[in-house]
Amino acid sequence: MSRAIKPISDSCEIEFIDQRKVDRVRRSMKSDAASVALAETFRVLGDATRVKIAFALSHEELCVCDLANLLGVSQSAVSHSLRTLRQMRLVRFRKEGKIAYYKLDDEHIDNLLQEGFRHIQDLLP
Amino acid sequence: MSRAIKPISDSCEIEFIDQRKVDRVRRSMKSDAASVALAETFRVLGDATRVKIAFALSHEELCVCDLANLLGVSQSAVSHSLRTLRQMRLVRFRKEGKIAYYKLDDEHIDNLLQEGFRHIQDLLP
DNA sequence: GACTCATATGAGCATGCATTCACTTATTGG
DNA sequence: CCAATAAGTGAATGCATGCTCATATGAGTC
Repeated sequence: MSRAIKPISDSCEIEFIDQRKVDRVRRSMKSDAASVALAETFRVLGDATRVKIAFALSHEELCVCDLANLLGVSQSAVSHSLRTLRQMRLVRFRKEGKIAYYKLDDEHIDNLLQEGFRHIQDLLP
Repeated sequence: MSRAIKPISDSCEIEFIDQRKVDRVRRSMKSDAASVALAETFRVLGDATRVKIAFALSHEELCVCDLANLLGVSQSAVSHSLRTLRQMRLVRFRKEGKIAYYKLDDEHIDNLLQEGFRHIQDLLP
């Protein structure tokens, strides 16, 4: 047995398949921070409840209570979700008395949702 | 002590704040299945490694080994990530001998990344 | 066939996360 | 002031998930 040693470097073996291509792509990559931030933005939208909230808010400014009723989830769950969306700057809100009205923060989010649904529709014909 | 009972209905109390508005939004909501599918798509992109992979593939068709070297992660991690991306139909691949060349599945994904980065750039000036 | 290389995969682990529950805060009407 | 109501929050919990390690598969080479 004792199947050879397999020195194992970091990732693959030692060499790139196509070093030039890799270098070219590397130069056009975004910064690590930007990629991490983008991933976080997507992660925040990577939950059905939050996508629904975002999509609803792309149509109308809504308060927490109405969102909860619209989506059929608890007010607390909506509030937690809104906080997550808020922290990543996907939504904004204003307060009118006790009521907090939320809406999308900028049009990029709306575009993301639209483009996303377009992709989905290509998959589910 | 014994702070009243608080009967607690489902979400908020009993009433909507603005029933008409809620109904209007409800009619323009996407199906539950579509929202769930969209959330899964976003979730798949909600990881820095996978965003980087997707972004790299939006520039060039690349093999697993080159991706691993480009991103500085293990081949196994890349392969696992690619499977996730593949399962959600975000990437496609062709095999040439032992080498698997991956690229984005459709242009919607590219648009999502671009629009996403545009949003990020508005946040980090 | 035996070996190497590129990739895929499964188990295991450690972390992360969405929801619920119980509670607090803030605002308004009586 | 006080009771009611809209929203926010922290802890607990149960489930998902990203990576590593080890191994498997499959193609090309000798």
